[in-house]
Order: sequence, then C-alpha cells, then structure tokens
Amino acid sequence: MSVTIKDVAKRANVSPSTVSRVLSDSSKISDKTKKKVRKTMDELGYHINFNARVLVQKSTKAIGIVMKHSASQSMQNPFFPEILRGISAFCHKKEYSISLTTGESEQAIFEEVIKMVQGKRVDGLIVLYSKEDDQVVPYLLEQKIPFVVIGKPASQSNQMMYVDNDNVQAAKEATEFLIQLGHERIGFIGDDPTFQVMQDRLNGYREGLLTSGLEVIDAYVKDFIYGTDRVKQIIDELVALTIKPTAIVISADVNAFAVMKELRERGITVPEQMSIISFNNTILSQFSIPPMTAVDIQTYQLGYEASRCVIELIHDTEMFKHSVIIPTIIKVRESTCIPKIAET
Amino acid sequence: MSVTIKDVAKRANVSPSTVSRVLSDSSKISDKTKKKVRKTMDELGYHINFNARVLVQKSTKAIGIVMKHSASQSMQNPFFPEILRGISAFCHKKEYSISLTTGESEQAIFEEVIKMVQGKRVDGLIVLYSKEDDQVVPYLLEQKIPFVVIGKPASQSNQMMYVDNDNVQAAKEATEFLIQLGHERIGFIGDDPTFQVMQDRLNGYREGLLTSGLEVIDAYVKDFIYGTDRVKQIIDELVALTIKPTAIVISADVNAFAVMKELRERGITVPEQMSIISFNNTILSQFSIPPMTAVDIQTYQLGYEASRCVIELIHDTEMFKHSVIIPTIIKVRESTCIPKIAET
DNA sequence: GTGAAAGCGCTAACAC
DNA sequence: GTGTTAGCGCTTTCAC
Repeated sequence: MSVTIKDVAKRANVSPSTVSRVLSDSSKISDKTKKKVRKTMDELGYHINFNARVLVQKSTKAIGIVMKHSASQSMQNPFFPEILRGISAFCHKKEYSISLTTGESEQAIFEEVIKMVQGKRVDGLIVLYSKEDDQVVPYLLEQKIPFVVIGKPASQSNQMMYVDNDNVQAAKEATEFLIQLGHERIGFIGDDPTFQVMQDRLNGYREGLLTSGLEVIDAYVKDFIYGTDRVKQIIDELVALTIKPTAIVISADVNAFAVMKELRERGITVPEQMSIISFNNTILSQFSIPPMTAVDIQTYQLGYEASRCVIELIHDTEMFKHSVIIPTIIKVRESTCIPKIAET
Repeated sequence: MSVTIKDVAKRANVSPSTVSRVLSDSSKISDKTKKKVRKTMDELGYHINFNARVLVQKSTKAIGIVMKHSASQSMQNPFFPEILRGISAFCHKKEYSISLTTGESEQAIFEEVIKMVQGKRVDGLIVLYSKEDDQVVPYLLEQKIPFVVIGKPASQSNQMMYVDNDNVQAAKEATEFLIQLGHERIGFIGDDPTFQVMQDRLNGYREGLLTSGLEVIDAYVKDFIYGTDRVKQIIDELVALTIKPTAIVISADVNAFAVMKELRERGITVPEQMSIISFNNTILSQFSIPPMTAVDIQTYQLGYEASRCVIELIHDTEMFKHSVIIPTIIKVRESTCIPKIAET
C-alpha cells in the first residue's frame, strides 16, 4: 500500500540498491542518478520505512529515558522538564528520538526497561536518577548496552559513565557561603536519603562545617519526604530548640519553598531571622518571596551532556568510560543575609 | 548473535511458526507445546525483537507526543509534566510506549512529526496544543493517521478528536465567582493569543461580565508574553488607571505568580486590594503567597483521556470522532475576597 | 495443532 | 557506479 524502495526503483529504472544508496547519500552514486531518484521519490511521495532499516542495521537511533519512580513525583519537580529539555536538544541535533518509560512503580519501570533493551527498541539509555538497591543499572551493565546515569552511581561507578554535579563540593560551598556571611548555627534539610545525591549533599554540608571548625549538630539535620506533612514537624522541632539555627541549607528548592512558607506562617522572617540557601535553582527559586539564594546545578547542561555521552558511547562502545562533572554556581538572591546580632 | 525465534524452534523441536504462535499466545497451540516452547525461551534467554514484529504487523505500539514550541517554554510550565503523567498512565496500561518530539522551533517539530508518521515510528499522536496557522494538524489530517488534539482545534474541529476543558465556560465561571464576591471592575490577563485556549478564556471572561450586566472595559484586558518584561508594564498600566480593577482573571498560574509578585513589590496587597483568580492550578498555585484561588483544569485527566482516545482510535480507525470535555473546578484559596468598600 | 514458505521494506556483500 | 542476491527476525497464509 505505501510506496517502497522497489516502486521508486522501478519507476526510476534503477535497482532497489541504488535507491537505498541514494537514501544514505552514498558517494558511489553519480549526481545524475541521485537527482533522478530523488525526483521520483518526490513524485511518488516516497518516505523511508524506518523499521525496515532498523531491522537490518540494528540501530534504532532512539534513546530511552528511565524516569525516577514515581513519575508523579519526579514530574512535579520542575527539575524533570528542564533536564529533558537538555536531553532533547542534543538528541535532536544528532537526529535521535526519545522514548520515555511510562510506569509509576519501580517494578513497572524496570519491566519497561527490559522491553526497551531486549526488544531492541533503543540504542542506549539515560537513567535519570541514582539510587541504592536499584535493579535497572545492574541490569543495563549486564546487558552491555550503552547507558549514562545522571547522578553519581551508588556503586561500581568506575564501570559506567555518569554525569553529575560535584554535590559534595556544591553543598560544602553553600555551607561555606553561609559561614562567610557569619552564620555559625546552620541546619540542613534533605529529602529521600536513598538517593545518592542526598548523601552527597549531606556530606558536603558536614565537610563545610568541619573545615570551618564548626560542629555538626544532629538536631540541625532533618529529612523531608515530599508530599508528607513532615515540614511542619521539622520546623516545629527546629523552633523548639533552645539554640536555634540562624540559617539552613535545603536540598531542593521545592522543599525550600515549603519551608519558607511554614516559617512565614510562624512569623519567622527570611532572611532576617533565618537565612535559606537551596539547591537546583529551578523556576521556583525565582518565584519565592523573597527569591531564594540557590545553588544552580545547571540542569539543562546535565541533560545535554548525558545525551552527548550516550550517543558517543553508542558510536564507540569501547570508548573510555569517563564521567562528566557539571560545575555549580551559587545564585545569590534575597533569602540569605548576615545573621542578626540580637539573635546570636 | 542474539537468540532468535529459529534458535528457540530448533532447540524445542518445533517450527519457527509455532514459536511465533506461542509468542502471541495463539489458541491453536496445545498447552503442552506452549509450555515446552516457553521453557526453551527461558533457557536460551530469548526475547522478541520488536522491530521485526513491527515490520510485518505494521503496528508499533508507540504514540508520538507533539510538544508545543518551544519545548523550553512549555516545559518550564508545570502543566507539561502533569499532562505527560496522565498520558503515561494510560499508555502504560495498554502497553504503548511514548515518543517525544525534541525540536525547539515550530519547523523542527513539524519535520520530526513527518519523520514519525512517514517513517512509521508511531501508530498515533497526541498534539499538546491547539494553535492558529499550525502545520501539524492539517498534515496529520491529510495523512489520515489517528491523532488527538489537546485543546479545542482552531478549525475543522468536527473532523478530528480533541480533549479539552470548556474554557469559555470555565472563564465565565471564574469571572462570575468574582462578581458574586461583589467585584464589578474585573481585569483579564492572558498570554499568547495565537493559542485557542486564550481566545476561549477571553471570551468566557467577556460573557461572564456581560451576562451579569457589566461592561467590558478594554483597558482592563491585557496580554502577557511569558519571558518578557511585560508584567511590569501591564501592572503599570493597570495601576495608572483612575478607576482601577479590584480583581483580575489570569489565564495561567505561572503568569499569576508573576503578577502577584509585581503587585507585592508595589505594596498592593492580595486579596485585600486586588483579588486574583488564575487558571491551571499547578503546584505553583499552592505555593504562592497567599495561595491562589485557581481554576483546576484537571491536567492529568486531560492527558489520560487524550491517550485513551488515540489508542481507541488506533484500534478502530473508523470510530465516531467524538470529543471529550473535562470539567473544571474552582479551587478556592486565599487570593480572592470581597472587594474593599473604601476602594469602590 | 503444527510446519513450510513467502514476504514485510530495507541494507550490504559481492559481482561486473 | 550500478545490479543481483541474500538476508535482518518476525508473522501469516496455506497445506497437511
């Protein structure tokens, strides 16, 4: 029913292979034949059947994106669209298409990854998270399919490529930024600790305190599971302390937003009574009141480099497995200031 | 290199066609053979090559998502991930995979759509926007490939399926909500007027005023192009009026956020001096200070229904082309109140 | 119930 | 430079 290479060949009085060669713009075909063949293609409204090519070439020119479970959560976070935008940009340049996992649970996503890989639907993958006890990465490793992880792998990091920020360093710098302003009592609010990025940021925070000769106070360190009402509880606990922190490092701006709101409701002013520095610098950081000082992790770049890496890896499977660290930048806005003497 | 249907056939002492029948769980194969074949599949680590099946069956079990140009903008808006989540959910249920356009410009996206369609990489598509002078929709119509538009088509709406809110009605209700509170001078801030949704909301706003016997005042109606500094200008203009509005209907919560910030900077309090009702009810609505009263357009449902529609359409191309209207709900929060008498 | 054979639309040796 | 031929891995008549 739809027009094939053979139809074109017949009409142009050449062989199918010639048409195929024209399709791939082979240098062995004379300009004259090329022109002739292209003309008949147009006349017939021919368009290549990608699947047929895929079948013989064993290259799909598609990459799979493995989402963090659950998609619901990861999508609520503006981080996701931004990273996707970075991935898209490079993929589009290299004419790769993007295929998304659709599952909600870890298990559902894993099964889809298997289908993508075994079913040969993608040439490579980008894993949008790095997590302890994850099944996807070990599976991909075992299948020897090109893939790149965004975030530092929890283990075997030398066997795979990853794109990440130096989250330890970034959190250290964020903490030091507060210290340089004069803060000495600095809290930390993280979220799901099973993700590597949280561990790193927590460690960086600790390092920042320690290298400045400050103590790490356990009561100042909290976890925040998004979606629950932990915020209120956390702020309750922090406020109940006789010696309260004057500043907090918060692992994600979505969380910082919630914290700032909660502080506001209790009449605690930001930054006067509490300085806040957050991570990610998504659009939310600019929208908060006051706008947040935030560590810009350059999400777009993270995605862009990740897709560059997989695509390079696809073309050279034996490539040296280097990893890419995207620098972070502190965007100073209005949620941080020098601590109030009165409060010290 | 990878194990094929023939390998399984040989090992199980059956023919390739039998293996194929087992794959599709044909009723003509005895349970005994099925068991035997499945066992050897496991032993050999066989997995179907999807592309081969696609080539012969001419069904990819994939649907393409056509993004609004530019991806950058649409992705910044939390609307996008939420709709994608709805699409994913249904696709996952029906075991369809999702393929995204990656281009930034309208032209780049159009070219990708052509590749998706002609290259037979997808069985159907969802167009995430509805816009005047769009090339994609007419093309899809001409190609006779199943597709669904999210938003009301600018023209030929009877020839295609779409999923939308009743935006005229929703805007009317939002306006009437303010009128019922006692507001009589109500403004409207839209954005890119080339999108159908904007036209609809503007019309609904007008209707709302007119049916309540209020006048439409041109000076109260503004457009807002996201990313530019039009906000300041708009607020300047509104504030400069001798008779200012006491309430505003704003077409998207991202925009409402910007407006509220701008008002705040000028010391105009929300809702006391200016009531605000916005559209979409993304996570931003909850995060603003004060939290916004917003029209919930049920974005997730929009996506879910859209994928249900394309997939049904794929299975029954001759299906009656009905469209789906997703109801909206006004979420009352704290950005609206009765107008202050002093100001009237 | 199961097998043999043809073919989906393309590419890639190998000829010439 | 161009044609011939043999598949890629699967499904699907048509036999039996």
